[in-house]
Amino acid sequence: MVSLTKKTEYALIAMTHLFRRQEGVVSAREIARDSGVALPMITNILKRLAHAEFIASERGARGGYELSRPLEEISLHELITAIEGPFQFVQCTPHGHSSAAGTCELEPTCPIRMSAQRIHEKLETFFKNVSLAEIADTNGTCCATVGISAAPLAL
Amino acid sequence: MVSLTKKTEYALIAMTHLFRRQEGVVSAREIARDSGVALPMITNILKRLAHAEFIASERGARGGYELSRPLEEISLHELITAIEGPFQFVQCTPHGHSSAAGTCELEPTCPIRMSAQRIHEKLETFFKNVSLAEIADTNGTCCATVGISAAPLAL
DNA sequence: AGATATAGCACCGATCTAGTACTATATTAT
DNA sequence: ATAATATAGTACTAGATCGGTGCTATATCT
Repeated sequence: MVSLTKKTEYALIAMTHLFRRQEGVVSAREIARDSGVALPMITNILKRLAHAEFIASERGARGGYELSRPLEEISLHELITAIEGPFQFVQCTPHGHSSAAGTCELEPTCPIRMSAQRIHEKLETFFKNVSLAEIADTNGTCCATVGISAAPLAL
Repeated sequence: MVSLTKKTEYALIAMTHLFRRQEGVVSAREIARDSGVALPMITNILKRLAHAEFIASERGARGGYELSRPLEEISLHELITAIEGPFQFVQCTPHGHSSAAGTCELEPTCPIRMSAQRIHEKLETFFKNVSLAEIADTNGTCCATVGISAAPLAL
């Protein structure tokens, strides 16, 4: 299936929650209660987000999490990569390297390699241009000005 | 992971193969031999493509497959849907319905619903605007003129 | 009749996803 | 001190999905 995993969706929800109440730290318990996501689940996600240094943690009673970087600076691409691993829309293009040798066993006879590569890059660019701030902002126009570039690129 | 499945990649390879040799029908055996994809696998994919009526089949000796529609008229979105099922980038937006009630248990409190919806639509539009002809054409500039619309849409 | 080729299932192992649990550690409040 | 709270790290499980294969039936050509 072509979709974000639920973990990424939960991560976006958590980041959005932290974004909207920026006074002090927020506990996993509160995020779970307010968002409806199960506590063990959101806890797991928050640990990953902290590990990736998107958020900072304070341990102990009255502890919790807060954003450690402005959401404007974090792209959806970064978040997906942190939660789900390398962005790899076509499997013959590992780790987003544009012109790497690749590990696909069908190379170099693969008839769609070039096209697949191009689509991969377009999508990657798109996700890099969507910031979490756009997603978190209720009144914003998420990715309104972000597009998969319409400029022709020579194959 | 955010990726096409291998089955979709194989489907693209098969469609491309049929596109490039348009004289008569081509057997699964030949496609398997030329593409390097295992015969049982490509056979399975071809059956799905035939079932979706992207290709027409001729049974019996000297049988095979041929395109039943011009590739220009088939979008990547159609192919993905036929092979992988409904395009569903965010799971709270089932079956691509823009304003449906949805089945997500987090609604209506989900803080990222609107943004997720918008990203979903942008991607869906993108995939609908990429034709298989662009992908199959060796010298073409796949999705060169296709973009995720940059026009602001009011939330 | 035999060879070839698709149609339609049904199946299997490996991997991934979603979700949970447990122990250790750090901080606050009493 | 000690209890309560909260994160860190890790490991685990059930179920779904993915990649791939196999089998029987049917259709067509030689």
